[in-house]
Amino acid sequence: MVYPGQQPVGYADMAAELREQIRSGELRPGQRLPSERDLAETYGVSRLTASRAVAVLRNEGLIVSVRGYGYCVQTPPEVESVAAGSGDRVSTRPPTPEERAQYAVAAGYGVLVVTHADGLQDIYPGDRYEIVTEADSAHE
Amino acid sequence: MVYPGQQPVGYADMAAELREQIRSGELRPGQRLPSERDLAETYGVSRLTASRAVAVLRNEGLIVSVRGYGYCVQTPPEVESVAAGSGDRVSTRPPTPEERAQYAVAAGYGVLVVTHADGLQDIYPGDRYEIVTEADSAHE
DNA sequence: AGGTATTTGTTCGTATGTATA
DNA sequence: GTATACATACGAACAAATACC
Repeated sequence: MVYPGQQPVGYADMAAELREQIRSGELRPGQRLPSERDLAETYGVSRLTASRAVAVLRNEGLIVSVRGYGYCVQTPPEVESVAAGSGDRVSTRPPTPEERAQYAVAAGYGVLVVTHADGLQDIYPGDRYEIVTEADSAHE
Repeated sequence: MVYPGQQPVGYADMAAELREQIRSGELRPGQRLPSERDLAETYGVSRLTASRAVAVLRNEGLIVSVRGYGYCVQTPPEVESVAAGSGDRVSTRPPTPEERAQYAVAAGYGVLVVTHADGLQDIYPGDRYEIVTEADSAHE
């Protein structure tokens, strides 16, 4: 039973509030977040719960964490464009751990998979690339 | 082979082993996983650690969880194709919680964003859609 | 160079709630 | 109604990385 008027604050609620603060610009890119310990005290929860809340935002790619330092709001990277020819198919999927390490895909982001007519595939990190459809298929 | 008790097994190691079992086909789509309690006992860790391990795979979209039932390997859905015209740009990003609920995007997957020349954007769930580049831009 | 404090990362044990079988 | 199983949460402890002095 949930008591109306008083709010059971869970990690999901904490994540939602912090997410809104980032979306609204109250927390700006590069800005540091309070420590897990401070967040826990502010929201009246345990540190583990606060840790789970920020872990959600990290998995969404909104913030980054550095052990021994803390959390800060992710700064959106520059986007590179890659041309795709007529008939190419573009899809996305979560990266394998190997791909995440190889392409340094940001947390929460998938990879862009471009499948050509011959079946060959090109993989691009989804956080830094976009696919532009071109009339002529010029990919070497 | 599992070697319980030999070396410290963390949730990441557990997730890696289960991931490999899914990738190799040892665990097939639709197949049920052992319960968290059984996994914890098998690997010699606490239930919370086993829970975190399967949570990783769930976030990657490899398995799904049903409260009161358990975990089973995700069956890949049918993929629909959407045409994109010349000059359209295709990118991906993690879904907002609203988009995840609205489009029912599978865990771990992002959304496909098709930006047209006029700046308007179309959003597609990345787990069930692919973008096919066409010579003519015919989107209603 | 070294030492201490801070902060995140991980794990354990335990408890309660909720949904399914 | 009972048993099973996932979801959330707390406290405690230690490790690892960073920052500061």
